[in-house]
Amino acid sequence: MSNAEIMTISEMCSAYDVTPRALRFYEDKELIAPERRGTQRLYRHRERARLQLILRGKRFGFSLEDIRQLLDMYDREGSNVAQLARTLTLAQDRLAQMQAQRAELDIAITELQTEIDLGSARLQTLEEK
Amino acid sequence: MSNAEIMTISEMCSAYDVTPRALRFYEDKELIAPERRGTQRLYRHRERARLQLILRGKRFGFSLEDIRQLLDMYDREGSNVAQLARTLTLAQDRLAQMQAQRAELDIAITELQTEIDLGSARLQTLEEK
DNA sequence: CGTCACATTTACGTTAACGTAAGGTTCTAC
DNA sequence: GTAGAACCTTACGTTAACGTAAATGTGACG
Repeated sequence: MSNAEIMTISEMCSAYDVTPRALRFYEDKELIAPERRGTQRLYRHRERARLQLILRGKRFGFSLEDIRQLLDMYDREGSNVAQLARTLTLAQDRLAQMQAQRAELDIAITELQTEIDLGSARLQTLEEK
Repeated sequence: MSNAEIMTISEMCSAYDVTPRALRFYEDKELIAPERRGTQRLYRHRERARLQLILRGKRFGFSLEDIRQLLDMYDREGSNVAQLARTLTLAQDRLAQMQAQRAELDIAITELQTEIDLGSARLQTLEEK
């Protein structure tokens, strides 16, 4: 089952609709770090949560490098003060970006909706020859 | 001035913060089609509007190919009925995507905000050694 | 007339994010 | 014990979206 505590790579793939290559690639880029049972990768809750953030970030047009830095926010290992402070300002920048993106998205949505309305009206008149 | 009816490539570049290479690239991919005065490119309102849509689309993570298809919506040349109908369903798909993206973006924003709050609280306690 | 800024085309180079193929291990099933 | 499924590593290939370099053209200016 996909809600098992510990998942294999193929279970991950079907659960999140990604390829094994992608998962290994993310690992290589240090966005995730699954445990090993021998040579086999094992994914627990932490890695799954991270993967979701990765996939979401991608949908918003963030690069993997952007995402990698953000991911540290979601780990409690605040390490030292300086590190935490840096991560915080970085996260605030991202937040501002996302808020701006949201505002723009709203505009784009209403614009596109308008165009669609115009288009379908035009289609109407064209169809009644 | 940047609000002149007709703009050169370098005016476009500083106005929209893109490189000439990018503009020529978009033209090559048929996302824009500036007129020519001799060999020189001239950009009017239509191309500027298109460029804005291109840049916006990119910020939302759409590919240039995605954007190219969408752009046809914003041109009144509906050509024939079949073409217009196809473009319309395509636009509706995009609209659905963008609405979904907006919902997800809202969630991501509040989540990130929460993490930031937690992080800065933690930073507080760490700083008062 | 020369030269300078700005434009052009052509073409090879680069980066991110994987895809894909080759060859090898490990576990279970018969 | 061997066949198959699922996993692994290594490494070269691919696509999108430009960057960058080279060679050339063109208009205005002193």
